[in-house]
Amino acid sequence: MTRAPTTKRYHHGELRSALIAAALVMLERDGPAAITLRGLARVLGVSPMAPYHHFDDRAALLAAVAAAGFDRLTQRKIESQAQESDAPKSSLIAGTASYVAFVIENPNLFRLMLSNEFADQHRYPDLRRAAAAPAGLLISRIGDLLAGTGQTALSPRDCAQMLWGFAHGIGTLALDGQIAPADADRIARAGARSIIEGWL
Amino acid sequence: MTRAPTTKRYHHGELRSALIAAALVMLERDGPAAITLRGLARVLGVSPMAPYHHFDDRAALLAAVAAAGFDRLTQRKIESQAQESDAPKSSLIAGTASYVAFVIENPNLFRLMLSNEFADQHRYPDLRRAAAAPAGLLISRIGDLLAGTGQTALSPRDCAQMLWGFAHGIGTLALDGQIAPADADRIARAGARSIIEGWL
DNA sequence: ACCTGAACACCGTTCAAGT
DNA sequence: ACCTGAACACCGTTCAAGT
Repeated sequence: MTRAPTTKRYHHGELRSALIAAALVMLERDGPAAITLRGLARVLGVSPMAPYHHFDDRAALLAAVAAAGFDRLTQRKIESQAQESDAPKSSLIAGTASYVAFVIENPNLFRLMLSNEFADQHRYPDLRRAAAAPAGLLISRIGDLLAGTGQTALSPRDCAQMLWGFAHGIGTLALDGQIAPADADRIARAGARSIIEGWL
Repeated sequence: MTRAPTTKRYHHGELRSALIAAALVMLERDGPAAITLRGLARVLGVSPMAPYHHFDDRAALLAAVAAAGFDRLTQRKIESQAQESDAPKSSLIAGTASYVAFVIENPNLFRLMLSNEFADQHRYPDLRRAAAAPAGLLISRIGDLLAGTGQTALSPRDCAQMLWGFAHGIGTLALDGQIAPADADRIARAGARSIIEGWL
């Protein structure tokens, strides 16, 4: 059941990152409720109270895990944008589908990311920053697309929220089994196309 | 802190509904983690173990609360559809905005409804049914709209998932503070319009 | 600086028992 | 049928202490 305690020692903040890494594994395997400060300490072979030297409380650890999830998403978006030199429109459609795929591949992580009862504005600035990064990439991409068109009713930011929100929702419905995973990609692309064409 | 125990007695399933009602209050006030079988028993003035006679475990209670949330949403949709005799298109746009408003008004309830690590397909059929009801209403509404058009690429079900997913996502982003509540309504309407026009 | 150990109040869950 | 009470293993959190 519980893994044999490691004999490894942790120094200089290594324990902090080890806690986050172990929590990510636990999260995807057993759900958010399985993330436990004592349980993590057990798995890593340190005393039950050791995690408290790196996180104020359980909520702070969860916030860090969620931030790691947003970082992962940002990384993925950066990579895919680099290798695409498509037209902006089809690039945005592909990005929507890619976001939905991320959600389906990381269900529990995604749920933690968006269940941020933890991110109550003031308390976790790192999480806020990490969560805003993907939106920033999207906004600049959309700015490119809209530059040159006469569009003024909607700002790039409005458009980004519209498209991001759509991807968010399709992913969530797919997680809940309301949309079959096989249909999610098709619906995501068709919807993204309609939304984008509505801007122009 | 803890409310004074009630002297009331519960019979014939009254305790079951009292537990759900109390959980809904707790949920919106203090978040999902505050929903506790022992805590509910305390508030209702029964023994700590009494809830176990009505729910197999904590997850079953949460599933019932989530189902109550979907029922509330269905009720709201039925009422608003009854008083609207608008054109189907503007009715669908209004419905999207109304869904987003529901999310913003019931943040914790909504999060519980969609965080259904509890609804693992087989275990909570009542929750599944309740969750499917709003979609059913939407699908028939869209069927009316599409009847008569030559549209065949997307089924009413596909269209419903597209629009529902969009509302879902905009609501979620508004909860997370990524969209200002004041902007959510405008973005929801503009996006819904684009999506619907994409079908036609 | 980083980790340990004891202690406290709380929870979910099981079981045997009451009416 | 419905509720109670004792018991167990677990958690989050605080505090004093070690190196």
